[in-house]
Amino acid sequence: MTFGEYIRVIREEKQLLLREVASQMNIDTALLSKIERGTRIARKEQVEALAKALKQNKSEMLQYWLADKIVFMLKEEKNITEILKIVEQKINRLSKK
Amino acid sequence: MTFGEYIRVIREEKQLLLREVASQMNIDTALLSKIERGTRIARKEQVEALAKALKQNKSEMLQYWLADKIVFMLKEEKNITEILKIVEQKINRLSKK
DNA sequence: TTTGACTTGTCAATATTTGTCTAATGTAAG
DNA sequence: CTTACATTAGACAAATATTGACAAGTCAAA
Repeated sequence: MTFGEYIRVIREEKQLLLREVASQMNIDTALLSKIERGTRIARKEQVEALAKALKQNKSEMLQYWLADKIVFMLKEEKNITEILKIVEQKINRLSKK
Repeated sequence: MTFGEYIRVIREEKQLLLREVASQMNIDTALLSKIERGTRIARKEQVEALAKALKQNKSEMLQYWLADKIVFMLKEEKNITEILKIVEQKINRLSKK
């Protein structure tokens, strides 16, 4: 499930309209629509506003959002597993020091 | 070791000057200097040209470069491990389907 | 002090991202 | 069918970010 699908599910569960949520976020309805459909990437502040509007845990939502961006970066690559291993090694080294 | 440090080590092992490598890459020496020092991010084509100039395996070098970019995205975050787990789940789901 | 390697700061040109507007499409109710 | 409303698509200017180049700077060895 992509970030967009994820937030759409939540919005629909809460029976809120795009218009309502977008208004709370202070953005155009069309933009939120695009974010949900994955044709636009939300900015960090927008994710935060969205979490507030949907009464969700902000950092959890940010995690999904960031994970999505990383998946997007990797999508086209061949050796994704290898790349993620390198990332983990680097992260581990960062936290050790 | 960051991407910049990594390519600098290779360049120095081969006893090449910034000027020489940059020239082969068709970029300014100053720009290569910045890339090595991490104050500028190389573009994909530049990494490829660099691999050629240093006679390194292109896809391996691109892996280090991409990994570095991801680390950079994550550096400031709290729950990096959690985020990486989500990424892996998403990737696995992608490859299954 | 001169030379050569490298670094730094700045800047215009270029490219990308952003948000909004308008028009289109979809859909349920009357 | 018409109306009313929700959502989506496309196009655009404005805002931001990235890029490469240049000039001036530091530094170390000769």
